[in-house]
Amino acid sequence: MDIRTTSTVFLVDDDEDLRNVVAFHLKNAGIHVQQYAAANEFLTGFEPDQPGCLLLDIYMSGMSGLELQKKLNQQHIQIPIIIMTSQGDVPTAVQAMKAGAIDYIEKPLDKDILLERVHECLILDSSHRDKTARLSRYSHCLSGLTRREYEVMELMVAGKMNKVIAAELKISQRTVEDHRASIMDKLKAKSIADVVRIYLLSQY
Amino acid sequence: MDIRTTSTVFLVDDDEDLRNVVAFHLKNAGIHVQQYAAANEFLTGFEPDQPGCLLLDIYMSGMSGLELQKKLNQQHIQIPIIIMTSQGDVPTAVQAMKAGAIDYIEKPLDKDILLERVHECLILDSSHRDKTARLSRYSHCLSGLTRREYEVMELMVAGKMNKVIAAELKISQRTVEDHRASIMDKLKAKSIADVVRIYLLSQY
DNA sequence: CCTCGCATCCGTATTATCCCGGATTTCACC
DNA sequence: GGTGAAATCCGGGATAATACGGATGCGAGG
Repeated sequence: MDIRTTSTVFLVDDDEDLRNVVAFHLKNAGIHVQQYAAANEFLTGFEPDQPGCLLLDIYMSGMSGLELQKKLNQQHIQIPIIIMTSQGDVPTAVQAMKAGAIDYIEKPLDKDILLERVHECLILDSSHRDKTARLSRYSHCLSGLTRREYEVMELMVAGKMNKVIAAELKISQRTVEDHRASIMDKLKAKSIADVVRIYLLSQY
Repeated sequence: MDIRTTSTVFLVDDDEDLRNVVAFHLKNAGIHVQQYAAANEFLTGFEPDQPGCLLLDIYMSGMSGLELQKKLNQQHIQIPIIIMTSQGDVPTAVQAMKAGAIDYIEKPLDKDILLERVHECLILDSSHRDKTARLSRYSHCLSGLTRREYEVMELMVAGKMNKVIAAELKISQRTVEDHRASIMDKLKAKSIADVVRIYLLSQY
């Protein structure tokens, strides 16, 4: 699957001319582009499930690029960000990088460098999404467990024997075995090893 | 344990006056300091097991701060780095941050900010060392296993039963049980769950 | 009101694992 | 050429886990 057909570059800049130039180049390279004239516009219109990356001007009227970055961080939206800037000053650049920006490039933008960096970001986002998708599949299974089953699983993962679990939860060993069976069933696990793996991976 | 007594700030700058001023402030705050006039001097004299952080001037005669950073990355030395600079230019700052610098501060240095950032870095290094120490304790145990035991462990962790493992390795089930026992012994694991956990954590 | 899912319990039978103690081959190191 | 560790094998008995089949109380929702 070509990453260009599944991903979108979100271009946020209040300079319409620059947006058009950048969008032109990206589209020429076969990359989908969505434009926003302001940070706010992006925040409300953006769909976090859409893979892609963010090309963000740092100096904008209204919300600045740094503020937008901060809001995205607060909402745990992990889209890769490339900051664009005209008037480069070091503290701002450092702040943006510390806030997790992948790159920080100065205008005037070099078309080839931009394309290269965008491509890197799209790949990064894609592999990041793969990882989180795997994790969320596990946690989805885990959330299908009842409270009791979850308790039993925690003790199982801690390596305790059924009889010990029974004693600790003050239920019969036979009941523990029942829970264990339905845990394995729901998690589609074929062994205790699988359960431990799923449990550990879901805890990052 | 006070982090200031166990950690050292490595101060690398070819400006002796600045070194003295910075070292004075750090020592006043109770922090150990080791000075180096050049990147090379640091590279040869530095002991990676010593906890601490690196205060690094970026423009130096001989090896530059960026080059030193690169060498440390190549050697997988993960000490936190604060870059200091007089003539700030954005691309260099961005490059340093992308290479993993924790911070990038411009001269003239503000004493209080410097102390705060240094403190953050020392804490970061300390917690990082804790994590890697835990990991290496596990992988140390793992490296104590014989080839055969390691093979058996991999199959155990994959959730296979002893009889299946025996069939796959073409050895008797009883032998698998022996190996299993010595694996548990060497890893100080009390259950299969423990083994899986150690195995997974050692694989990051 | 009745159903359905959850949590609880039970016996029995089979299978797997763990622990006891002992034994052989091979290979490397002294 | 002996010593020792690794890898292999064995039997038997205790303990634990799994599977089959069935049962009760309880609370939420149609």
